[in-house]
Amino acid sequence: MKTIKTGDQNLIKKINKSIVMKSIEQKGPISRAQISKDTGLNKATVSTMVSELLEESLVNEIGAGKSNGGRKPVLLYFNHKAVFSIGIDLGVNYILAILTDLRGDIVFEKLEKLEDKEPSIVIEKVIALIHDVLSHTPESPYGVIGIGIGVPGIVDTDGKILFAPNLQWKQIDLKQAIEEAVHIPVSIENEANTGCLGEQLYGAGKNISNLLYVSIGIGIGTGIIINGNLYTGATGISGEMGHHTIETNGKKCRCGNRGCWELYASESALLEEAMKLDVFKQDVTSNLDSITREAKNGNSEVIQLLNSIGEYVGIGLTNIINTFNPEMIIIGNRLAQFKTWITNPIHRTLEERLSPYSNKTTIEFASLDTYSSALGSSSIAKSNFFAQHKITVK
Amino acid sequence: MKTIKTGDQNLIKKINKSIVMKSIEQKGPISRAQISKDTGLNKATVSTMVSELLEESLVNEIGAGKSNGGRKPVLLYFNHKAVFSIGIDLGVNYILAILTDLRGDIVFEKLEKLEDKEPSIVIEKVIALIHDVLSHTPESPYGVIGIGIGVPGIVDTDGKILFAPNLQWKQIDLKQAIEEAVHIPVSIENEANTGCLGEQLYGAGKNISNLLYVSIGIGIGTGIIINGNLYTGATGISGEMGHHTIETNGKKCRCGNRGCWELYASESALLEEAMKLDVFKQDVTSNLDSITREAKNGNSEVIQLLNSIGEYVGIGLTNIINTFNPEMIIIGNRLAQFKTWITNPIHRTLEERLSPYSNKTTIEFASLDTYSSALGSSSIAKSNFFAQHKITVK
DNA sequence: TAAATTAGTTTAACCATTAAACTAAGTATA
DNA sequence: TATACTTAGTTTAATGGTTAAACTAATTTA
Repeated sequence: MKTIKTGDQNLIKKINKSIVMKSIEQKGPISRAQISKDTGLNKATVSTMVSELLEESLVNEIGAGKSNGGRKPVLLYFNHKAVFSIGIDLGVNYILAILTDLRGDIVFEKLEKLEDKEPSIVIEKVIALIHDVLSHTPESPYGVIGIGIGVPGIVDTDGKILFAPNLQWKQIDLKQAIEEAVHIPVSIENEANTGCLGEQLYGAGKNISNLLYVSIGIGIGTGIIINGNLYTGATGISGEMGHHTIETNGKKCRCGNRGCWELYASESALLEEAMKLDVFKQDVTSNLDSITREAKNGNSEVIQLLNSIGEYVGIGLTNIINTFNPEMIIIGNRLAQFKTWITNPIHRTLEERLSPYSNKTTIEFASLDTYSSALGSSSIAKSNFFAQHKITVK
Repeated sequence: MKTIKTGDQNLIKKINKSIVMKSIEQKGPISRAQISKDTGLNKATVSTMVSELLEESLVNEIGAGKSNGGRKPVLLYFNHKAVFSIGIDLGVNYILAILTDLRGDIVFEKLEKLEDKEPSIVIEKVIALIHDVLSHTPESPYGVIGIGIGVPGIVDTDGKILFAPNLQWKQIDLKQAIEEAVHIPVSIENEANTGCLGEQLYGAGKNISNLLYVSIGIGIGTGIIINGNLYTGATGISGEMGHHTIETNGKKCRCGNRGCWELYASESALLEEAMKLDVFKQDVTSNLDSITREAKNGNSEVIQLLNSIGEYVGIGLTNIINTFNPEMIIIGNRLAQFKTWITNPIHRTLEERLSPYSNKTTIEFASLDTYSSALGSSSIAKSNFFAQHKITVK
């Protein structure tokens, strides 16, 4: 029989210290007195926690505030530059590496093209990028405490990449390979999950605790946040909603299923249909940029196509809303750039298809541009650092 | 600013007391020494908790066990008859009320037909049933501590029934009506959610913490258990997966959507298609029993129909697995009685449609017969009782 | 019969939170 | 300017939870 997680004084302290820290992080500059009022913790408790946080360099005293009719408060603020982490967005034809502080501010970034997708070559590139980022890290109390990597594929709970179709990778233990090379803890997650975390922490989904992030690129992946936590399923591979059947006898999909949503509503679907249009017929290099250009020029065929894609997106979102009843859905990745043309068809479809009892979900587009996944990845590294009691309580 | 839930000694005690209680409930008869070894809690702590539980009549000493080479252990066991709760399954044409003890054993039950669905009449019937059950409750330390009701409709987080299509109810505050009449706490939940809880606690899903329950009756509803807890969405109305679009331009559904799963895979779909068959053409009263009869007789048309329904069930389950990657899916409610004929088509469909990386989900059928929902309902009442610190810690 | 072993309780120490008392440093006012 | 009042933050003593160690109790083993 295994030992169960029981309660002890350490647990109390961890909980309360974390509350104090979050208070300063979110509402700083703030005084000890105010924290006590806000949280219900006793002034003495707050003082104890704050002095520990000061010692750990996670919090600084920034000087005196304005008096409210008595002694001036000492204002505390969170030291965002105490800890750094690296976030990597491993795309199908690029690698983006960023260095972030605790606020999610990007301190350094580097983007590389990816041509050869051979695992060993990609891994070398990632390691080189990491070394580059490390050499650009400012002096700080803790330095770089972890690396998070978002990948376009199915990742199990141990961080192994089971299958990344667009990289043609199978069974790659990226985590181990990189940890061996750089000796910093590495976490691997699916790109939709990292994007979801990024948007929830720093983007359109701030402070939303029941949230779905729909990453529409070559395929469609989804990140699920339930009660504030990322849900990854029993074996880490939930959120494959791109493979929802929306046409029972529809096109055959690479995944084995038929009529998958992503066959009708993704970047691939858009490109495939675009190739059939007169405007693009000659243009073999037809890509998203030329579609945007034509849409901006008012090409009605193209606008009609985007309208149709938007409707298909709406059908899938209807399924998601009926399933999760979330507060918000965020649409991210490359299809989000067509926001102007797909917003209306999406809303129209939802209006048509949703039951009147389930229409409270807000639909947003990702607000972090191309950084959603990298930011979310770096946040995972931070969470792991703080979870592993490395700071709280000796 | 609201006060946050902070940590204090009370919290520790609550956690540890609950661990001790669960230990006795699940592994009793068990000694204090064994609990200490199993949980990692100190012997002294266990002794303290046990003496409180004894005082509260939740635990009894059952006598001495066999010596293991020293003093004989005193065996403790959980007093399942300390607390009773009522579970009610409010169906479309019946009401089932049960009285259960803490183990989920049914001590008394009563089933009534429901003809007039007028809310006030139904509420009267429910209240009468409750009084009947109350009069059959054995003497016990705590008596009946709550009533849970599972209803075939959309219920918000306050327990108000927003819409129950098959009862033709809208905006009915069942909770308030019944609490006023009987002065016992009442909880209302959707029937799929209560069925889900019932199966997870006492049925096919025992100890499974990532679980979907698919209730297939007139429509299809789903209960979602994530990390051991029921997930009900931002406003309490998640799990409407019966309204997943599986045919983009399919039949129009009452919910406003098109091609909803439940139009192809529910009891209604089965009955509708059955009516077209020669065997049933004359038989206006054609119902599930006659379909079972014909299937047992080997009527190939009927078996073919059930096969087709099974395939459609499989399509929806594929969607669910791709979404949630659950450990288990349990199929319940009336369609489950066709297990013999739909099991193979379901598995065949999953085999065909699931990606090789996502096929670890076990498919089970409900094992509590017609009691899933009533048992789950009564369990909600118990959970609320224990959660409301009514017992743990003064 | 004595030693060893296991079960359960008691004791004393530890430590996190907290109310209350206290120090510190300001404002308001007469 | 002196005094009263307010607010901020620390110190102190009390409370109450867990725990290691010592203890009592009861049984097996040699």
